[in-house]
Parts: sequence; C-alpha cells; structure tokens
Amino acid sequence: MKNKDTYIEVGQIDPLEIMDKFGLLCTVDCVIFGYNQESLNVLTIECTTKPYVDKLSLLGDVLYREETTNEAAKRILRERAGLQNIYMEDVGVFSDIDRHPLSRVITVGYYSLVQIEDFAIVDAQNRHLTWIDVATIEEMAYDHKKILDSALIKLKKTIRQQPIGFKLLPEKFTLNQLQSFYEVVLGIKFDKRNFRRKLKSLDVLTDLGEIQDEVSHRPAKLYSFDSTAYEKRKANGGVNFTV
Amino acid sequence: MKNKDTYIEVGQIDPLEIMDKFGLLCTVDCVIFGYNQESLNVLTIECTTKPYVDKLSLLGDVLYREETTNEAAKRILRERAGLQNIYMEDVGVFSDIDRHPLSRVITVGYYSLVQIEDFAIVDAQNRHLTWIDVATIEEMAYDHKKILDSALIKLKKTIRQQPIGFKLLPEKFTLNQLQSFYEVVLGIKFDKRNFRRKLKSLDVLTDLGEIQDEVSHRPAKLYSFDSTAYEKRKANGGVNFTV
DNA sequence: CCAAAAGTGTTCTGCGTACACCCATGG
DNA sequence: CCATGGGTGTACGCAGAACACTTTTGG
Repeated sequence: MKNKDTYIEVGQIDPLEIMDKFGLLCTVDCVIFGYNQESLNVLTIECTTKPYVDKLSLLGDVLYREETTNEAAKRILRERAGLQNIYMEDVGVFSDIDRHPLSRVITVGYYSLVQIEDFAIVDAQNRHLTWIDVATIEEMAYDHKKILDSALIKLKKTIRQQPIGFKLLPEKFTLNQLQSFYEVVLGIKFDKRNFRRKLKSLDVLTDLGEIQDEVSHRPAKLYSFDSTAYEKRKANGGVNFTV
Repeated sequence: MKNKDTYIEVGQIDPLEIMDKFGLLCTVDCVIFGYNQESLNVLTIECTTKPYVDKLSLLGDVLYREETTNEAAKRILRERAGLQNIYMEDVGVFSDIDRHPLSRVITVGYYSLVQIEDFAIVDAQNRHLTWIDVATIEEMAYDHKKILDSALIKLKKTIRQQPIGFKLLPEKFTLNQLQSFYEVVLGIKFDKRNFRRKLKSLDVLTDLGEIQDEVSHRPAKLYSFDSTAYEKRKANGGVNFTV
C-alpha cells in the first residue's frame, strides 16, 4: 500500500491553520415540488448574484454552525416558504469547484412535496417567488438545474416504492386524482382498472363513504390515506408501489 | 409567507465575514468493503484523535479547496489504500453538530468494493490498518458506525439492482462462489437452482470452458463477467438483479 | 467406495398487463 | 336525452419460489 508523507488528518494540526487552508461554506438548497392537478411544479426565486441575476434559483441558505443540514432544510422551508412538517428527502452533495462564483461553496440538496392549493405564496421579499412547471425549465442559476434533475430522478424512484404520492393530494381524493398524479410525475399512463386493483390491494386507502359534489357528471367516491395501515405494512416487510 | 429580516444569502455580504461566521470543514470518509469468500469486511484504521484514540475509524481526509468530494474520495483510495479505478458510490452527508470533537466538521461518505486477495495491506504509517468483519463491529470513532451502517444499507439495495457483485470476486469464479457472495452480503440464503437459472438468464456470464483444479471433489465450471453484455443490457432498459 | 461439492427440471402461484362496456349525475 | 367522467372483470404470460436426486472428482 502506498503512503504519503504529506498526509493531513483533521485534528492533527492547529484548528486555525486548517480552517484557513480548508475551510469552506456549505449551503442547503431545497427543491420544493408542488402539484396542482395538472402539472408538477417547483418553487423558484429570482437570483440576485452575478452572473446569474434574474435566473431561476432554488430556495437555499448557508448552513449555520449550530444546525445539521436537515435542520437547515427545515429552517429554509419554514422561514422562507412558511412550510412546516412536510415530507423532505436528501438528494445528495453537489461540490463542483466553480459552482458558486464568489467562493468555494458546496451544497446539500433536499426535496419536498406540497399541494399548491394548500400554500398561498406571499412574496414578502419581492423576490418573485414563483411556481414553474418542471417540464418547461431549461436553465437555472448555479448548478440548480442539476440539483433539480437529481431531485426529480429520486422523486420518481421513491414514488414507486413508497406512497408519498398522498402528500401531494388533498386529504380527500378520488382514485382518478391519485392516478393522474402518478401519471404527471412519472410521465407515463396507467390502465385505470389495473391501477385501481393495485392500489386497493395495498390496503392503505380508506373509503370515506362520501362522494364529490358540484361536478356535472357522476360523482366519484372519496378516499383518504390510512397511514397507520401503511406503517403496519411497512413494518411487515415494505410496500411495493409499482403501478 | 413569512419573511425574515436577518435573512442572509451567500454572496450578498462580505465573503470574509461570511467565512468567519459560517465557514466549516468538510471531510470525505470511505467505507472500503472487502470480501474474502467468507465474510464481508471493512478496512479500518486506529483513530488518533481524542476522545476516540484506538477506536476503529474509516479512511478519510479533509476535502481540499480544489477538488470535488468525488475527487477527494478517489484521492483517499489511491493515496491511502493504493486502490485505483474501483467501484465507488456516494452514501450521503453526515452533519451532526458534535460529530467531530475539535471543530464543526461535516463529512460525505463513500463506499467501495474490493476483493481482499487483490489488495495487500502495507501499513506504512503503522496505523494498524485492518480488515474487520462488518458483522462483528459494534463501535467506531466519531459517527463512523453510522456511516458504515448507511453504506451497508445502500450496498444491499444496490447489489440487488446492479451486478456489482462481480467486483468483489476473482476474475474467474464459480457459480457457487457468486451465490455465496450474495448470501454473505445480504445475509440470506438462496435456492441453488433458482439462483443459477436467474443468473444465466441475465446473459452477463461467460462460460470460460475451464474448471477448478486442486479441489478434492468434483471441480466447478469457471465463469467470468461479460461487461459489454451487461452494458448493452443496461442500455436496453436496465437489469433486475433480484435473486 | 466414501466424502464433498457440482450440477440439473418441473410444478405452482401471484402479479403485471391487455382489453371494452355500463353507470350516475348535471344540464 | 346527452355529455362527461366514474366505475367494473377476465384471460394470458412471465417470473419467483419450492422442492430432491444424480454426477464427478480426490482420497
């Protein structure tokens, strides 16, 4: 095995010296997906840093010394989008050397899921906070497009294995709404009968015994997600959500 | 939406000031898995930092300013274990506030796979570099046990979807060796006939027309991994490696 | 000829997939 | 009564899972 005399390990040299040499900034960027019964969107803000002024950017902030990246992501969601207790998953580290124009900044990506209707945007900072259909986004500030793409890949993978889809629907929903959610996010069509059989066989839906009203056609039954049944199922060996 | 007057964005205030306030260290830690036909092991080193002196630690180093975390992981594998061009996958960020005793240090985990026979340990630093059976590890320095556990979970998941198992076997191997590798890593037993049928149906094995010698029983046929066939297969919609 | 590991086929079951028509409501 | 979306059942094919005996070699 090779050795290296210049080998440095954190803690073996003066902390001040090492910070001076290797200290860097870490940020957290949040991909906030919003679904509106038609399209999958992402919450964006206009960037104010050269050379990306006016380009679309994700909501992000620097990681504080006294918080984990998870806590930072929660803080960003809460302070900058008014979102609390929502689904959140790690997308990974992005550490390209020149990803930030002003200094060495690595970032940790997270993604979340919300229903757009539940979430009234108040653009207090006048920063042009906007939902953009992910299908139309071609370019973003920094490497945020790359983060978005990774988040989308992870969302698609996860959605097939866990019923997180319910997080993007109203509490009471119809089976067609559920199906159309999967179709929009995954970009594929499902057979109605097969979709329903599969979902019902999972035993995580509660038939509320209610129906839609104010629709000019046969009203659909309303369902809700039975999270205790799901947790039980998960404990007994997992959910296979392939549809 | 809530606003926050104290909101800070990287690039909007003096870079020196922000480094002073939010600068931190980032390290990369490598979980190097080694398989020896019997058990799954991980390469460890004795830690020299209080309060973890003599505890087991992963190979890691601080992230340099001019490299990505991927590059740092490659450097660690090369300089400290003599490993080059080996399989490597990201495990994620570990950012607990007190995970390092001397300062705020976040780390990015990676894992790799090697065959122990191919890799002669030269412990030039006299740091007690050792292969340890992962099944016997209960405690490690820092949060390295947590990183190891995450790496193991990811390895198990990945091994079922991609034929990375071949990276942990000699170039020529028998089907029983391959099966036993899967059994050791996943901790479950497979039916011999089903395993063989499944593997052969994947079309990624080359029958070398050779057999074992110097065994005191019927010699087994030797196979190698046909990586071009695998790449073709992957391109045409992926491999399902469930066994 | 014995020990030890190599090698081999069939059946059953469950799941994904393809496919077409009637139903309930509002206007 | 018509337009609109809601709702239902059957048949086929593939893949995973269960299961036991014969073969080849060295000692």
